[in-house]
Amino acid sequence: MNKVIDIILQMRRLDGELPKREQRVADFVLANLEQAAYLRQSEIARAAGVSDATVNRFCISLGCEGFRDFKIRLTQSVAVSLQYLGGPGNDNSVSDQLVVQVFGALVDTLNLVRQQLDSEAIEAAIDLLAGARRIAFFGVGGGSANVAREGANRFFRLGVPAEAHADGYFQRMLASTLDKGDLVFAISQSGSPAELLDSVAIAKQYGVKSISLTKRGSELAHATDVAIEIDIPEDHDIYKPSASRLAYIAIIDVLAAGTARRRPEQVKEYLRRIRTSLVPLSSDPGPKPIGD
Amino acid sequence: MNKVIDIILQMRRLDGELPKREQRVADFVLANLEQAAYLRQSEIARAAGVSDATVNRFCISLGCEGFRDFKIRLTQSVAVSLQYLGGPGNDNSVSDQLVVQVFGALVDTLNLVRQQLDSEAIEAAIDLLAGARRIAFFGVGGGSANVAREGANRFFRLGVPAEAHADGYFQRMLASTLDKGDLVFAISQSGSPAELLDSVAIAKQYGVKSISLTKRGSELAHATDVAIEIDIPEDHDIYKPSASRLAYIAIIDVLAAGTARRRPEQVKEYLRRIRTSLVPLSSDPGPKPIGD
DNA sequence: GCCTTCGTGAAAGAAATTTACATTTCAGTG
DNA sequence: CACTGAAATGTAAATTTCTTTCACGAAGGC
Repeated sequence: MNKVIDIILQMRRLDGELPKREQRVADFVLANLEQAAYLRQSEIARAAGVSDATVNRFCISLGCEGFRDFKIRLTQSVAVSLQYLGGPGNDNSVSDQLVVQVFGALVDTLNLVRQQLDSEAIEAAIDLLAGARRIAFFGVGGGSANVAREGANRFFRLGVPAEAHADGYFQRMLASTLDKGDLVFAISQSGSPAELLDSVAIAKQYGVKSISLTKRGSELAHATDVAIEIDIPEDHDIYKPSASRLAYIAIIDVLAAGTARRRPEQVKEYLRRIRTSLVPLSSDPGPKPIGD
Repeated sequence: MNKVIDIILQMRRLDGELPKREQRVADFVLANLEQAAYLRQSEIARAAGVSDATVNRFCISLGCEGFRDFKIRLTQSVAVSLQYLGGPGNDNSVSDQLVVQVFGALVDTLNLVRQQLDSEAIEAAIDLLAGARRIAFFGVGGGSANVAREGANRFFRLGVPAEAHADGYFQRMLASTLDKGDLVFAISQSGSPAELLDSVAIAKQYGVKSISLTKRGSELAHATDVAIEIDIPEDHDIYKPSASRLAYIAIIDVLAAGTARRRPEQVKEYLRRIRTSLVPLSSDPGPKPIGD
C-alpha cells in the first residue's frame, strides 16, 4: 500500500484518452459508483456492452494490476467519498448537530494525540508499569483526578496494586511512603501543580521512578523519568467541553493494553478472578463488562 | 447498500462468541486490517492457520454472503477508518501497533455509539438537565462510577450543583433527600444493579425525575423517565481495555454541551468565575484548561 | 492497395471461491 | 467412562470468476 492513487480521480484524468470501448467502461463505472463495487467483472462488461477482456484491459490502463486490484481501489475510493458526502446523515435536529460536533471534535483530538505519541516514551512507560510492584496515580483538579482514577482502575484489573489520589497532602504523604519498585504516575494538563512536582520529587528521594502524562515541555515532564508529552489545543468554544480528558484516558488505555501483553498469563488469571467475584451480583450469566 | 453494517465492529461484537478457528481468523484480520483487504481467502487461511472453508464460514458468521462480500465490506470499513485515523500509520514498533489498535477501537466504538444515539432521548435528557436544580450522578463499580464523577464534574462547571456517588447506601440515602426539581442520572452498563434501581425508585416517590445511560432495554432503562440506551460490544480481547467508558463519557459531553447552549449567559459567567478562582494557582496567565 | 498497428471479442486457461461431505471434537448423558 | 448427537473443521470437488492468449477486423501510413 505504498501510494494510494485515488482511482476515481484516475478515471477522470484519463477520460478521453482511453480506447473507445474502455471509455464506455469508465463512463459506466463513473455513473454507477456506488453499485460498481458490488458488480463482477462480467456484469460490468455486460452493462457497459463490452467484453470481459476489455474491462480487464481498462483496469490495467488505469494502472491497476487487474480487475481485483481495481475493485479494491474503487471500493476504497467510493467508501471515502461517501464518507464526505455524509452518507445516511440526518442533520436536521439540533441534537444531531450537537452529536456531530462533539463526536467530531473527539475524533479529531484523538487523531491529533495519536500523531504526537512518541513510541519510545510509550515503550519506556510500559516497561516501568509492567515492572512496578505498586502504582500511585496522582492528578489534581476535577479532570486529571478522574483520569488518575481511571488509570488506577485499569491497572488494578491487571493485578497491579494501583491507587489514585487527588488530594495534594495525601499525595505528598503517600509519596514519602513509597519504595524502590513502586511507581508514581502523575497526570496534569498544565504540568505545573506544586502538589505533583513535590510528590514526584519526594518519591524520587526514595528511589521511586515516575511517569508523567502532561503538556509538552512542562515542568512536570522534566521532573519525571518518563514523560508522555501531549499538546492538546483547548477548544475555546466554552459551550463545548474539552476532549482532552478523553485523549488522556485513551493513552492510559494504550499503556494498560501494552502492560497486559507483557504479562499475559497473570492478567488472564486476575481478570478471571475479578469476573468470578462479580458473577453472584448479576442474574445475566453472559459475558459482561468487568465491574460495570 | 441498504444498511451499512460496519464489518470491523461486527467482528469485535462477535469476538469471543465465534468458534475457535473462526476466532483465529478474526484475530488475524483485526491485527492486520490494512493488509487484509489485499489478501486472498487462501492467504488469510494460511496466515491464520486454518482451512479456506473456515475462512468462508467466518465470513458468513459475520453476516456476509461469502468471502467476496466480506472483502468488499472490509475494504470499505478500513478505508473509512483510515480516513479517520489519518492514513496508514507506521506499524513498525510494537507500541505503534498498540496505539493503532486501541485508538482504532475507540474511533470505531464512537462511531457505533453515534449511530445508536436517539435524538429524541438526547433532547429530552437535555431538557431535564437544563431545568434541574441539582443533579445526582450515580454509578456502581469502577467504570460507571468514574463516568458518574466525570458527569458531575462537567455539570458542576455549568453552574448546576452536581455530585457523584458510587456507594449504594449513600445513593439510596441521598435519593430519599431529593425533591421535585432535582434529577437523578443513573449510569450502568449492565443496567441491573439493585443500588441504582432502588435509588431511582426512591427518588421517583418524591417526584424526582431520572435519566439513565445504560444498555438497550435494560431494567434501568425502563425504570427511568428518559433512557439513553446504547449497546456497546464488549471487546473480548482481555488484553485490550474496553472502549465503552470512553463512549459513555462522550455522550455526557454531548449532554453537557447541549445543556450549556440552553443557558449560555449563566454558563459563561460560571466558567469565568471558576477560571478566575484558579488563576492565583498558576504562573502561566494564558488560556488554560479549566481546573486541569 | 498492402502492410502495420491497435483495438476487440471469444474462448481457453488459471485462479479463486463456494459447496458438499466426511472426519474430528466436545459437551452432555446414561 | 464409554456413548451419542450436535457442532466445528478440513478435504476435495464443483463452481464461479478472473486472466491470458489468440485470431480477427478496422484504421491509418507507406
